[in-house]
Amino acid sequence: MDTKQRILDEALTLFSEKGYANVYVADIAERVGIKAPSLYKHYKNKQAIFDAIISEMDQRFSDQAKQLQISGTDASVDADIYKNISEEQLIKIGRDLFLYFLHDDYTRRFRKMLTIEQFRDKKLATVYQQQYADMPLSYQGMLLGLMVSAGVLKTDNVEIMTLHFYAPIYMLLTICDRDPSREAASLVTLEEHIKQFDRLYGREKK
Amino acid sequence: MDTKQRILDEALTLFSEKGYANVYVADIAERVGIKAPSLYKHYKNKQAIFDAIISEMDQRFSDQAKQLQISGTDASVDADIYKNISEEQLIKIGRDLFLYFLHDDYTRRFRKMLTIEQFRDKKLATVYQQQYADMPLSYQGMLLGLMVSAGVLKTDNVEIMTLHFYAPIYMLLTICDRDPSREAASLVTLEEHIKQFDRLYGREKK
DNA sequence: ATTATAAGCTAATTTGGATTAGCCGTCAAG
DNA sequence: CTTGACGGCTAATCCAAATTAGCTTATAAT
Repeated sequence: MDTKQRILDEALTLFSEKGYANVYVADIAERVGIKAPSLYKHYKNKQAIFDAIISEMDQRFSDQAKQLQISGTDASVDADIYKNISEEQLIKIGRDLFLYFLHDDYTRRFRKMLTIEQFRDKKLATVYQQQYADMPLSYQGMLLGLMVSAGVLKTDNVEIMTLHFYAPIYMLLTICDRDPSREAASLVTLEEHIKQFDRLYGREKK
Repeated sequence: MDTKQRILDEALTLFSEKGYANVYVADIAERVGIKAPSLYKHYKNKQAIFDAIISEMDQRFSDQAKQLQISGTDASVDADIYKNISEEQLIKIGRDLFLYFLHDDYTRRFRKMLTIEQFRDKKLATVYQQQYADMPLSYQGMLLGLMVSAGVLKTDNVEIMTLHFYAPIYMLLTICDRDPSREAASLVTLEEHIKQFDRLYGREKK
C-alpha cells in the first residue's frame, strides 16, 4: 500500500477510535511512519483526509450495493434454493452477516467512525442509516421474502418479520462494538435468537 | 435554575450535538448568557464541566435504578395485574418505553452524548451498555417474565423473547436519534412490531 | 456603614496543534 | 549527466480556543 493510501488507512483507524476532532495530524503521521508536515505532500489538509475517507467509503458502498443487487436478482432466479433451507442455514446467514459486520476491518472502522460523527453531519447520518438500517433490512427482507414464497417461513408481514430477524443482530453488533469482550456471549445469544426466530416463523410449531 | 446548573444543561445540549471536542467554552457561555471567562467562576475548566455532567448522570441513573427496583418488587407482588393484559396494554408498554427514551430531554441528550463519546472512554461505554442494553433487557425481561408466569405469553426462553421485544424498539430509537423526521413512521412500525410480537408469543395462534 | 464574597466583565496570556517555508536526497525521463 | 518531480525532513509560523489577571458591581453578613 502506498503512503497516500496508508494515510487514509491509519487515519480511519484513529478516527474510529477517537473521533475526528481528537486525532492530531501528528498521530496519523507517526503511525504512517513519517512526520506531520509530510502529510501535506499528499493531502491539502486534515479535512481533506477525512473527505477522502468518506468518498472512498461512498465508492465501496455503492460497489457493494451493486453486488447485492446482482446477487439479489440471481437469488430470485433460483429461488428454489430457499425451499429446503434448514435452521442451520438460517443460523449461518445471521451469523455470517453479524461476523462480517463485526470483523471486516473496513466496515467495522467505518461504522465506528460514523457512530461518532453522525450527529455533526447530516450526510453521515444518512450513510449510517442506509448502511446499517435500511439496506440490511431491505436485503434481508428480500431473502426472507423468498423463504416466505417458498413456504419455509410464514407471515403476513415480511417487513416486521425482517425487523424481528435483523434488529437483534444489529443490537448485538452495537454491544460488541462497545465491548469486544462480549462477542462470545453475543454469538451464543445470536444463535438462540435465530433458533427461536425459526420456531416462531417456521411452518412447524412445536 | 442557577447559573452553575444552567452551564451543565447547556453544555450537555452542545456535547450531545457536536461532541465534547467540538464545543467551545465560549459557545456554552454564550448560551448561558455570560462570557467565557465567567464560566471559570463555577468550574475549574472545561473538563470539569464534562465530569460534573457525568457524575450528575451517575446520580440520576442510580436513583432511577432504585426506583425500578422498587416498582419491580411491587410489580411481582401484584403479579396478577398481568394476567389479563391486553394487546393494547402491551403496545402501550413498548410505546411508552420508546417515547420516554426518545423525548425525555435528559435521557435523549445523555444518550446522544454517550453515543459520541463511548469509544473514547471505557467508563462511558459501560454506562451506555447498562443504560440502553442490559438494564432495559433485564427490566423488560422481568415484566415479560411475569406475563409468562401469568400465562399471557408463552416461551421457554424469556431472555430471547425479551430481546425480540426490545431490540426492535432499540433499533427504531437509534434511527430516530439519527433522523427525527422518521419518528412518525417508526411509531407505526413499533406498533406493528408489538402486535406481531403478541401474536407470536401469545397463547392464541391465529 | 463596612467588608467579604460571589459572579460578572474586558483585556491579556498561553498553548496545543495545524499549516507553511524552505531545504535535501532520490530516481526516472530526456 | 542533469533536471524536475516526488516525498521526506526541520524549523518556523499562525491561530483558534482555553485559561488567567485583574477590575467592578451587587448583595449579604457583621
